[in-house]
Amino acid sequence: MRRIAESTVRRLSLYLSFLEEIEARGVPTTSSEDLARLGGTTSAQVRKDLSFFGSFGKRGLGYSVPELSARLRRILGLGRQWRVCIIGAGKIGAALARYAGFTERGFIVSAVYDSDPSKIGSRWGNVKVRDEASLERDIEAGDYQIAVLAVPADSAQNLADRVVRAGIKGILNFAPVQLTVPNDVALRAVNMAMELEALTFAITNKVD
Amino acid sequence: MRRIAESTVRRLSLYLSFLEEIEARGVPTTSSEDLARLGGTTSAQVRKDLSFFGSFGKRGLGYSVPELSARLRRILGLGRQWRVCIIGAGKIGAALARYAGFTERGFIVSAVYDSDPSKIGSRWGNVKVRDEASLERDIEAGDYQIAVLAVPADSAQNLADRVVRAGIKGILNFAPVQLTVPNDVALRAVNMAMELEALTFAITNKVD
DNA sequence: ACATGTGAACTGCTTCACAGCG
DNA sequence: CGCTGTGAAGCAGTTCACATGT
Repeated sequence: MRRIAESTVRRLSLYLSFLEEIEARGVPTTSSEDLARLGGTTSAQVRKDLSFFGSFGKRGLGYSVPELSARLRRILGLGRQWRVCIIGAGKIGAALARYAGFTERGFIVSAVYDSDPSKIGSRWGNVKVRDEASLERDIEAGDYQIAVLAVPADSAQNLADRVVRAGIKGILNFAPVQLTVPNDVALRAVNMAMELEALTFAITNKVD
Repeated sequence: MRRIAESTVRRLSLYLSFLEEIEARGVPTTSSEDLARLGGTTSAQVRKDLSFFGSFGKRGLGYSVPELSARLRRILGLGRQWRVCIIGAGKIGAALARYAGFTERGFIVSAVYDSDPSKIGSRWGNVKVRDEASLERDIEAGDYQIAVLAVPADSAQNLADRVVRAGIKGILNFAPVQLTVPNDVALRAVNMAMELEALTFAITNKVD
């Protein structure tokens, strides 16, 4: 497949969330204009984004909401269940383990890994805290395709290396460091410091 | 000031984190080449990014680490203290309230707001849980410049409207909805669903 | 008539390549 | 000589505008 821009993928996610919202309200069809308004973009942008993957609309009519949302789910890889583990049973790991958003989107979080013996073995709702030492074994057994890294900055690269070697397919990194992974492993990062600094930059250099 | 690309600001944050790291190790100078290697970009990109704000290096020598990091801190608006409140004392709000990363970067989190009477009045470390009803009063009194929204999707826009009316300067949104704010208010969003879907898209449409 | 799908034009970010200066 | 700083070139993402199909 032709290379798709990061920004396009993010907008597809957005469109999907709007579609799910209006689908729940029973609205049968929508248009590129509607989606653009909800997503703060233009109708041409919406049509261009979709056009990379096929033509899903009817000229003169718009898009079938259930059909388009199904297509987007498939495009985004949401047609299947994804098993996720969280690494690091600290504050962020704990919040993520209990975050309902994962399940709602079909992501199954069944375990958190930590090396602290006082945490190992406990249960947080449906999620159990397991020994970090068994991480490789569990990934190799196919228990997870995605790892969420919620560990301190100085151990993040080491853990990333370990899960990559064990065959993980994607990593979502919450540690405030730039990770290096082979480019057949998908990597995304959520960096609080970066977001806050983007805010303070914008506030400080107000243009409007 | 000329408009600066989002991507440039994010890279400046990255450069700063590298500079702080090597500054702590006592390295006196660095080069665009060094910063590029650490940040996964090119030396030309680094120089171009910096050039929007002045010329901080010495030809033939590179950059003074303490000087460049000080300049970047100033550019990013980190030369002052920022007061931050967290809105929503749920799982995410709790994790954020305890997150050390804020303080390390000079962000002062002194309160979490919630409307649940059973939570109001309690203390989490240095952070107290306050009544959401007093949010406007406190913002108007100048207690916070930045609000972090950690509330359910369906109340996020309403709370954003309230803090904007009270005069907040920036919002970091963790709720999975697209917020609308006047464009003199800085807005950033962290959307877990979007990050996960970017991962599953990449895994599903593996190109390499 | 109406909204999609898409080449073409445009805008803006990135990369190149070299002049400038320590 | 080495590395920065920067116009110019190249490339990627967005917007335009209209032909196309219902």
